[in-house]
Order: sequence, then structure tokens, then C-alpha cells
Amino acid sequence: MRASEYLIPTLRETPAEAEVISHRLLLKAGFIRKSASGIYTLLPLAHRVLLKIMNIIREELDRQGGQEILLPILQPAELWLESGRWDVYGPELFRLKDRHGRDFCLGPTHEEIITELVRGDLRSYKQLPLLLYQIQNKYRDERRPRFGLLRGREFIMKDLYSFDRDEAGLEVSYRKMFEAYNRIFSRCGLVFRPVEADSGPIGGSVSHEFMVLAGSGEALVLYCPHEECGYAANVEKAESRAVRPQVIEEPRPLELVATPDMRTVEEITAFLGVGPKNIVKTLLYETDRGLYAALVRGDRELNEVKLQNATGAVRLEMAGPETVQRITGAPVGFAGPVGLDGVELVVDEEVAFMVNCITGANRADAHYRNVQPGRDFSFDRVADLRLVQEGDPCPRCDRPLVSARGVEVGQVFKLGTKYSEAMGLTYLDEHGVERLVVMGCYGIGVTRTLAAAVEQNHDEHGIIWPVAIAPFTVVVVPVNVRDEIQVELAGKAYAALRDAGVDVLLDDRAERPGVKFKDADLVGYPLRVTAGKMAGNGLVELRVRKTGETRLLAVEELVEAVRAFLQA
RNA sequence: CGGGAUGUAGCUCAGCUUGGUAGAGCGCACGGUUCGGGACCGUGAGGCCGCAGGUUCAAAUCCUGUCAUCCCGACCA
Repeated sequence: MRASEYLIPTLRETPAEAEVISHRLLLKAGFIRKSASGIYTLLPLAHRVLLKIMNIIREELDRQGGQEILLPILQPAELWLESGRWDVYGPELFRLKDRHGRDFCLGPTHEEIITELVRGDLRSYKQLPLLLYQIQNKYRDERRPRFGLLRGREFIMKDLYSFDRDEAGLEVSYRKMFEAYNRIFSRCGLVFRPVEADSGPIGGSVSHEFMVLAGSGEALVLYCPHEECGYAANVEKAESRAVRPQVIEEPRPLELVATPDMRTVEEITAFLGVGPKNIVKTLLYETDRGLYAALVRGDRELNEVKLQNATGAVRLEMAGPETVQRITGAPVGFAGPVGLDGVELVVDEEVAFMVNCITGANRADAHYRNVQPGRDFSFDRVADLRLVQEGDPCPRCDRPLVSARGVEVGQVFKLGTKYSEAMGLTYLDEHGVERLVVMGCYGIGVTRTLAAAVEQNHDEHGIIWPVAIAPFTVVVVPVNVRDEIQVELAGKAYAALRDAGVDVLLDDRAERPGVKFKDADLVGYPLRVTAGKMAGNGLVELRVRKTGETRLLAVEELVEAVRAFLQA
């Protein structure tokens, strides 16, 4: 491929709209252009990267027995009504009508349509297990698209669905996919970590996310630094061992104290001269299952996902000031569990251990001191509600957890029978008994993986592609296109690499050398071959983008040197 | 959804306060000189100043509405 004939519209200045590094670099280096918010065109360079990532995915899924198909993106509402998600999915679902007024949506995921497909053709246990996947556009009307390719409204996703006879079969499929994902992201040259995750609105029980580690990542993960333990989880899922108070005090009698205008934990601690660990925060939530009061220690934050799981609520929202006033009889800031009626109490494990704590008194400008959980208020449920923080004890081995940021590029779920039950996907076992199919689903954000690779691999000059997914492995640069010797030698190097099966681009543009070098660094080809001053002696320069390491060698040695680099 | 900001040439931006009919740098085209880290000189093309109303003799500029884009937040009592 010749750069003079190839569309690589690099920019000298970074478009003002881009904030996140992958977004900036992909725009600047000529990989993508924006069409609308969260919707991008992928130019030739990005398309090449995408194809490489997709091929790695294909090879690894096929190795595990996956079969590729293509499912409709445009899907009839009936299927979504059948699964119940037409109403549950909310405004993120792109909905549209056809000319007859029938409802359709653009698929944000494909559980419904694939369940319908398999339902139509699955009869016998002999047809199971089945692993079907597709690599295709998905649509989600994100409430706030951002970060370029990292959170778009239109994106490319690989999704695989597994169909098994029973839980044991699902376990096998799940392990296969877990293994495939490890291999896929390793082969892409990315530093990543699988973590335990909440299964969220897709439903199901067990789930893992694959995180590409990058400081700019949206997702926070907590992991145990002790390798033999290996605990790692998304912050939404992460657990920590509940810490009991070190000093066990004698319970004292309940006492009402005036706390004029003291609403926040900081204000109370300062006013009463106590630590935040002595305070109980009472958080009121409105949910589709009614009102809940969640209690966590004053130094803790509530993990809403855990509350959601503890209550079984689908929608969950903090109560507004009017509701707080109505339920507690006090303005916001003075809610407490003592004498609180009309709401269900969910108490964090740590709160259940507390002695002589401070809570709101459900009246303006007052708190209770020496509140005793169980004595002064009874609670309906104890649960883990805490948002885990760095330094909290590992739930498995007690060592302090460490946090890291990452970009979620893949997630695997055990769906179980959620969809097969809702949509009647069954088979006959060897005894002629009708049984529900047990499903799993496994996604990889392909365009997001591309962006995550940039987030993780760049420097101040531009992108540094991992070799396996680089748009071109090598760029050959004749320094001066009017120097026939240089041009000829560059042509020779290019042809040799091309014939050796290397992905190589010849930068034959009539640009000054500085421009070509800057572009090469910006685009991020792993290797650059320069035909310049030493061309007269048949020597070219081989430069490694990542390290800047360069060496002179004869053009005849080039193919061997490049191969050695690729194998290293 | 709430808040903030911004829409002027392909990109980055100035001009707007104080209305008088549009500018710079980069990029692009052509000519010339250059050629190992985003060269220089000259010539030139390129703009319903986001869109729609309004005020005015006159609007990029003032007013109203609207659309788009970006950023922050989405409730820790």
C-alpha cells in the first residue's frame, strides 16, 4: 500500500471537541471522523485495526466451537414485549415505527432475536450445546455519549450466546468463553484483568468483565495484590470483609441531642466531636418495590447496585426532599431509623455491629446519640451495602485491596433460564421430558477495544499500536522522494517486506521528512524503515516506535530483522 | 434529565462589549527555492458568521426562540 493513494487524513491541530486521549489521537491521526454525537465513521486505518481485532476474535471463538451468524439489527417490538424488556429497557432503546405504524427497535443486544431463532429450530438435546455469535453494529441511545469510541450510540460488538442442557453444560460453555477472552485480549497485546461483575439489567447470576487497564478508564476495579488470592472485582460488585469496631463499648441509654442545622456527616462529626465511624447514615430510596431506608456507616458510601440487589428493585432513586419530609417528618439531613415507619430498613453489615451510634432523630435540628441497632430500632434485613474502597480488607484473604482504572471491553454472563423461560425455549431430553435451555451471553465491544488499545498505548507523539492489531506493521519512509537512490532502496525494502507477508505501508508522499516522521509517530506503526543518508550504501534504518531504538542494516537483512522483532 | 460552555474558512481561533456587510495561523491549489523531525517566498481558491424570527436605514455583533456540539453532575441526608 502506498500512502500517496491511501486516505490517512492526519491533522496538525487537535479538534477542540476531543477531550479523552483515544478520541483525540484517533481523530488527529486520521482513524475516525464524527458524524453525530456518539456516531463515528471509521476510516481505512481504523478499519484495518478493526479487521485485525475481529479476526483474532473469530479465530479464538471458532477454536472453542463458536459458529458465526448475522442477526437482524432492526427488530420487531413483539420479541421485546415477550421478554419483558420493551418496557424495562427504557430510553436507551432506539425505537422506531415502520410505515404501517408497527413498533421496531435497533438492537442494543440480541438475546431476544437469537432466542427466537433457536426456539424455531431446537428440538432435541442432541442439538446441544450450541455456541452462536455475530460481530455487528449495536445501538444504544446513551444518555450521554462521550469519550469518542469508548461510549458511542452506534458501535460494533461481538456477541456470542451459548445454549446448554443444564447448569453443568453452561459452566463448560462459560469456561470456554472465559478462556477465549483471555486469549483474545492477550493476542491483541493488551494489559487486562478479568474481574467479577454485577450482571446488571441483562439479568443472570455469575458475570465477569474484562478490563483493559488504563488510568483514564471509566471503570474502577478493586483487586487483591496477593497473587495466590487473585480476588478482583468491579467496584459495583466488590466486597470487603465487614470491619467490626475495635473497642466494644457498653451500650448506653438513648439520648436526644440538639444539632441545629447540622445535616452532613462532616458537620455532625465536627459538632459532636466524634468520628464518622460512629455515625449511621440513613438514605431514603424510592423504588418500584416501595420505599427503603438504607443504613451505612458515616465513613462509608452506599453501593446502589448492592441495594438494588438486596431489595430486588429494578428502578431505584434517592427520595426527594418532599418525600423525606413526609416519611421522616423532618427536612433532609435528620433522617434516622429510630421510630421510622412506612419504610423497610436495609442495614449494612457494619451498622449491625455498631454500638452507641449517632443517627438522625426524624425531627428538625436533632439527632440521637447512643443508638443501639436491635434495641432502638429493628431492621428487616442485613446486607452488604458498602461501596468498597482501596485499602478495605479483601473478602477472601483480608489483605488490603488495591484499586485500578480500566476500560470494560468484554463481559461474560451466565443468563440461566431468564430468556428461555420468558420466551419458551425448550428441548426434549433423552427421557422425552421438555426442559428449559440454559443460556449464557458473552460480549466484546470491538470498537471500544480499539479505543482502549489507544488509551493504554500512546505517548506524547501519538499512538503506539500493539503489533497484532496495528493498521500496518511497518511504514517505509524514503526521506527525500526526489533522491532516486533513496526512492529505489525504499521501494526495495517495501517490496521485500510485502512479499514476506508483512503489513507494510510505503510513505511515498512528496512531503518533507519531518512531516512523514511526525505522521508515522502519530499513526503509531510499530516499526519504521527509513531510507535516507545511508541509502547509497544500501543501508536502511529500522526504528522501533515504542522504544525509539534504531539500527542501521542492509536492506537484505531487513525481512529477517522485522521477523525477529515480530516474534519477540 | 439538571447545570455550564461553545457554534465565524477543512482545522485551531480572533472579531461581538461600543451594529456599518469578515480576519489570522495552519491546511489546500499553482509557481519557485528547499529536503533526516510538522521549511521559506510569491500568487490564489475557499465563509447563507449553526438555523429561524425580531429590533434597526443597517446585524457575525443587540433581543427571542430553536438546533447542534462539548464539559460537569445526576442527588451520601
